[in-house]
Amino acid sequence: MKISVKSADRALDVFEAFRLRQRPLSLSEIAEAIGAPASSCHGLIRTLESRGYLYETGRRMLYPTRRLYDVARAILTHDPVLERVEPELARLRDATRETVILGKRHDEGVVYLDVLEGLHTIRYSAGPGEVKPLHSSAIGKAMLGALPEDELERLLQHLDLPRVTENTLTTANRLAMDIAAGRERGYFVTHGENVTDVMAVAANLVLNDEPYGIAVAGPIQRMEPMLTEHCERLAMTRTALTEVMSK
Amino acid sequence: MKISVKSADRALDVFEAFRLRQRPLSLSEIAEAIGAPASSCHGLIRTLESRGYLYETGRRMLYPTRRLYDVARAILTHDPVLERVEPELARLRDATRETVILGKRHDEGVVYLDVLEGLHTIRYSAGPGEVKPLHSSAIGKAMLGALPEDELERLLQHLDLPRVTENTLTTANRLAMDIAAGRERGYFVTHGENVTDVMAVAANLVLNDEPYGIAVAGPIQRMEPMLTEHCERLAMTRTALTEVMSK
DNA sequence: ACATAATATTCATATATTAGAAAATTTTTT
DNA sequence: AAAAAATTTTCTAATATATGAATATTATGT
Repeated sequence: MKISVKSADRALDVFEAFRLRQRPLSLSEIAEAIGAPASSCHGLIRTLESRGYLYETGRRMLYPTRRLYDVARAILTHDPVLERVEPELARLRDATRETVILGKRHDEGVVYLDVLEGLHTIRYSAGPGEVKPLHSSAIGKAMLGALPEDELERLLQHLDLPRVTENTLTTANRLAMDIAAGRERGYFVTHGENVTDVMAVAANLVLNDEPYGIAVAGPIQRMEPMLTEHCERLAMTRTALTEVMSK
Repeated sequence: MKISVKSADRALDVFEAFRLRQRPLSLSEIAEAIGAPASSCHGLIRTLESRGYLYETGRRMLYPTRRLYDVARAILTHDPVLERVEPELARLRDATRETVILGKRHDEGVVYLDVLEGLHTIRYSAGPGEVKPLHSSAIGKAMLGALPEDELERLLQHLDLPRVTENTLTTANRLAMDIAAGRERGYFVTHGENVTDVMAVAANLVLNDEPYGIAVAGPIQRMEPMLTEHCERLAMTRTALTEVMSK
C-alpha cells in the first residue's frame, strides 16, 4: 500500500526541512535533508523558486518566501470547523492547563487537526497533521467508541495493534473491553499506551455531522489526580461545542 | 525552457485553490480547480491526506489541516531577512500610507518577498511570491540599476521587453536611459508601465551582501504629487535598514 | 594565482507517475 | 424503489520524472 506521489511528498519535505533547520539552505543541504539525490532536488527547487515559494538569500542559499505563509493563513482563517471550535478548545486548555487536541479519524489512524499546548513547562507536545494510532491514543479510542458495534467489531478483526509502549493494549479483546468501558463512562483514556508517561482523556463529538474527538493530555503524575475534574471540563466543552456548531 | 516538476506544482496548486475558494472542496472540484484529471488528482490528494495536510470535513469534502500553517509560520519567523526588515517597512508604509514592497531579482524577473498593503481603500495590491517583469516594475528597474555597467548592457541585449501597458518602455535604449536617470537621482520609477494607473518608486539596497529593492506603490494621481516626500521616506528607510542589518 | 575540493547543473536512461477508459460507488431524480 | 446521474476509484498504456554519471561551475586552501 504505497499511496504517495513522490514529488508532492518531496515538495512538502522541503518546507518541513526549512521548519526544522530554521535557516537558509543550499541545494545540497536540502537534498540531504529530504533524502533525495541533488540532481532530483535540483528540478524540484527550481520549480518552487520559479513559483515564488523560495528565494535566494545569498550565494546559493535558499529560503522560503512569505508566500506559503500567506496561502496557509488565508486557508486557516476560513476553516469551517476550526474557527468556531478553537475558542472553546482554548477555554478547555486554560481550565485544565494541559494540552488540548482536536482530532479526527483517517483510515486506521487519528489526525490531529488542532493542538493547543498546555501551560506547564513540562507538557504534552505535538503538532497539527500528526497521525497517531487508533488503538493506543485517547482520541483513537474515542473514535472507535463512536462506531456502531458491528463496524467496530469488523475493524478490530483486521486492525493491527502494534505495541507502542509497555502499556499498549495489543489484543483485540482487551481493546474491545477498554472501549466498552469508555462508552460506559463517557470518556476514553490512554494511560501511557502511546507515549510513556503521557495520560490523555478523550471524548467524541459530532460537528457538521462528522465525528471528531477532543482530548486533554499531559504527564501521568499530573493528570491522574485531576482526572475527574478534567473529564468534567471535557464534557462541558463537548456540550458547548455542540451548542456552537448547531447555530 | 520548461522547468517544473508537475506534481510539486500541483501540490501547491491544491493549496492555492483552497485559498481562493475558501471552503471545503470535493475531489472533482479540486481536480477542476487545478486543471488536472480526477484520476491524477486522486493520487495527489491521498498523498496530502496521508501526510496530514488535508482532512475530510464531511462526506467527501476536503480541507487543509492547520499543519501547513504551522510549518509556514515557523519558517516565516526565522526568515533571516524579513524579521529584521519588516518593522522598518511597516514604518515606511505608515508614513506614506501606500503599499510597500520588498523584492529581489530572480532570473529575468522580480520576486516580491514581502508586501505591506497601503492604508487606503484604493491601493496597490499584491502578494508575496508574485513575479513582476524587470523592465516595467520599479523594483525591477532598481535591480537593473544596481548591476555593474557591463553586466547591465549584456542583460539588456537579450532581455525581452514585452509591452505590458501603454507606457511600457519597450526598447533597450529607452530603458537604459531611464535606468541611467534613476541612478542619477537615486530612485527608480514606474509610471503606469506595468499596471495602468499605478506609479511606484523604488530604491535598491544591500542586505547580507545581497541586492534587494524596496518600493512604494499606489495610484498615479495620489503618488504623483507626493513623489518627493515618498522618495525621501524611501531613502530614510534604506538608511535605517542598512543600519539594522549591519548590527 | 594555482590547484584542489565542494557544489551545482546537464544528460541519457531506468523508473515511477499521469491520464484516459472503465468499474464501482454514492447521490439525486423520477 | 428503481433508474439515472454524478462522483470516486481502479487499471494500464503512454508519458514524464528521477537518478547516477559526467560536466561545469564556484569556493577553498596553498
